[in-house]
Amino acid sequence: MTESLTEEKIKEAARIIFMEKGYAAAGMRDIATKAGVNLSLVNYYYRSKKNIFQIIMLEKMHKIFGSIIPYMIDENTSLEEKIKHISTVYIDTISEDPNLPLFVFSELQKNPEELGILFPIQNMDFMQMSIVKQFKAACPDINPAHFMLNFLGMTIFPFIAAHIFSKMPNGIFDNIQTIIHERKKLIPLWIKNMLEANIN
Amino acid sequence: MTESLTEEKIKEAARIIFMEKGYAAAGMRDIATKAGVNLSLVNYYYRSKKNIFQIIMLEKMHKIFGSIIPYMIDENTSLEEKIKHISTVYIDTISEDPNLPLFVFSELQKNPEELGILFPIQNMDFMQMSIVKQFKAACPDINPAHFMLNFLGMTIFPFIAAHIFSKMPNGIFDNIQTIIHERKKLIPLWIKNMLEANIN
DNA sequence: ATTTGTTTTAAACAATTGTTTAAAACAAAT
DNA sequence: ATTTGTTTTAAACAATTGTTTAAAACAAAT
Repeated sequence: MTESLTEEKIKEAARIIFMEKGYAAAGMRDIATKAGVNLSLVNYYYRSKKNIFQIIMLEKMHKIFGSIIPYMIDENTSLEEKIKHISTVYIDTISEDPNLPLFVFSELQKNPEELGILFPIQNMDFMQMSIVKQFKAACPDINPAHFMLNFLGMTIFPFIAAHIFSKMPNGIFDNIQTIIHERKKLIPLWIKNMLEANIN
Repeated sequence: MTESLTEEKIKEAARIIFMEKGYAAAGMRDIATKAGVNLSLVNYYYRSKKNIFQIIMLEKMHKIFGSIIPYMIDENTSLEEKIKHISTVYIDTISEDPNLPLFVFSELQKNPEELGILFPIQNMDFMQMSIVKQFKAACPDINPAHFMLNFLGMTIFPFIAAHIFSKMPNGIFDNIQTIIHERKKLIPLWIKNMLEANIN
């Protein structure tokens, strides 16, 4: 049972509008217009604004969380392999949807109860993940939270700040997409140095 | 000419409501109610929603950008001193207003033209800042953008992710405020290791 | 005590919001 | 050709939005 053309056109328009304006500023008429479709059809196929938003939001949360967790819990790769693999895959993934992190963090902060239930953040037990256990073995004296914050921060923060930084003049941040892609190779090196520094 | 009590009560309510809900979801009635004041007074003192928002937004942009720039352009401190000082001061500043980064980045992304003019991001010439020149001297082969992204990412990202991470079970991120404060000492160490690694 | 300018209030405003309704158009099956 | 179920449309809906109005309350000055 495949989705009708109209249904998918509406969903795609909703993706664009919600990502651009956020939940509150997005209008049902915006979505209908972008989809090239009568206003009523948005409610016909998706019942309510809340409902279609939750569908998009769940999709986006899967994209931002679901795409790294499999690698983080993999028991058959070394810590170094994980770091190399995740930073590469993650930067490539988010590059296709660069506003994803800011969108998800922002909406989740504005409505934690309702959206938190949609995606089981509560069940993401970092402590039991292979990557954290491996880090604890390598650096027993450092709280693994710091490692995760540094690793994710170095990977994700550039996307969050890109819009603003690229507006600066005379530019360090010209071609910020190129800069971000360079980081696929650099982040593993930096993390490695950090791990070694923590041992000493 | 001091602001009347009512005027300041409205402004403080607007700060809270806008930070909590963002521009689009915040209502004039929300602000009036939180201020304990008649609805019309919000327009009486601040003309329009757009106007009072821009006043708050300008204030917040000053807080997030203005509070570090003086240290970054200071010609009389070493790179190491700058890093130590900025990470400490910045983490302390943002800890008092932990949603500040997510709010500013998010609103700025939704309305770059109008809000970008308010605060002269266009005039923030990273390339001419003392901290960047010092980094270039220390690590000529690395694009200083990476240094800035790492430094700011390690400092700011934990605030952006705190809300979500603290919801996770069985906790790496329990007491995330404590973890963030530990970083005031750790970030300078990590950055130092990175700089040394880049030289080799 | 009256005048003056300022602040506060209650009510109404026009416009916009998400949603529903009922009819029309359409396609598929008999 | 007619019936059936589905999709699309135009119009209207009740509620909510930011804003304005005009009167009332207030405070300060003469």
